[in-house]
Amino acid sequence: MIRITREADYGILLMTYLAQAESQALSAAALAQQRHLPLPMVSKILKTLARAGLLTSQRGALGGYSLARPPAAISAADIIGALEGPIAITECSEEGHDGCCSRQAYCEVSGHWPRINQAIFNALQGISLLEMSRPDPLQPVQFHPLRQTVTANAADHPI
Amino acid sequence: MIRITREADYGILLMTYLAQAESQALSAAALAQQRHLPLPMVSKILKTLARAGLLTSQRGALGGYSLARPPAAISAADIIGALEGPIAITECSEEGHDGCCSRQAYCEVSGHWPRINQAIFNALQGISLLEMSRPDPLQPVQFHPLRQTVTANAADHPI
DNA sequence: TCTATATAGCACTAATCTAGTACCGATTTC
DNA sequence: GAAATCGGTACTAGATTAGTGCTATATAGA
Ligand code: FES
Ligand code: FES
Repeated sequence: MIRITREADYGILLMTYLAQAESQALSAAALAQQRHLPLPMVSKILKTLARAGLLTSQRGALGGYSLARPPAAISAADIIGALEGPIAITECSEEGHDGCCSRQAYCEVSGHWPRINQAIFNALQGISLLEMSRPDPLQPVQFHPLRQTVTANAADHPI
Repeated sequence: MIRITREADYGILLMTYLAQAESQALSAAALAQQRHLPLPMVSKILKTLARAGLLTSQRGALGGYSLARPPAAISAADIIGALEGPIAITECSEEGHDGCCSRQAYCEVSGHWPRINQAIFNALQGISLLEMSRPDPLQPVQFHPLRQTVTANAADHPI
């Protein structure tokens, strides 16, 4: 169902909390307690985010993590990308397989995968941590169709 | 890395092929051979797509599958949704858990997940099978940044 | 200096999910 | 009636994810 891993899920929960405490450094233990998440996971995730440059860490007593950039300058794509690697929706569009996939000779879609990835990346890039950390969104769970193809029926896809 | 399953991947490859043969019915075996994919998988995928109403099937000798709607009226979201269920990026935003997830009481992101899902859904909805089945896209593998947050660096995300 | 606190990094296990296969029944053409 | 082809379900092996554990390193304060 096009899902992100739980690590990335937790990552966003943690980042939103840090966005609210803006400059104050919070320890992994404190964050785990606030968000009611398992401490080892929280610890692992924060380490990864720090290595990716999204958080700055302070070791030792009274240490902890804080955002490396203002919340408006961090996007959902940044966080997910840091925790799951580059956003590539199919094996085909990943880099590193010598640049191309084994089915390429028989495939006419190949040029379109990057477009699809790009579309998703743009969608995630357009959502900032600042927006996500606002206590309540203006637009709740309501459905809001924008661009649809001809006969597609929104009710079939209860997001 | 936000990936779709291989089933959905194959599904798109098969649908694009069917889009090119438009009205002509093709058997699972023929499609598997053309796309060089394992027949049992192809068979399974086509069954699912038919049940979802995206394909019409004809049984018996000379039978096969053909598109139920014109390619312009089928989107990437339709295909992926049919093969992987509704597009829900996290456990939290799925329906059916009595409507809400266990972390809700301690979570301030909750209202934003639907927006994120919606963004991705719109991105996929905006790509039609007609576009995907064109032999070669106008815009190849080139990078094309649209909406970016402040300091995000496109080069960090080699889609 | 010593100790408590906290991150850094790596290795490991169990549970879950995916990919792929197999089988049997139903339907249509010849 | 025989051959082709779809319909549905159940099953297995492999890959991935979720979560844990341990040790080293750095900092603050007594
Ligand atoms: S699926 Fe890889 S080239 Fe088309
Ligand atoms: S993660 Fe489920 S309510 Fe926030």
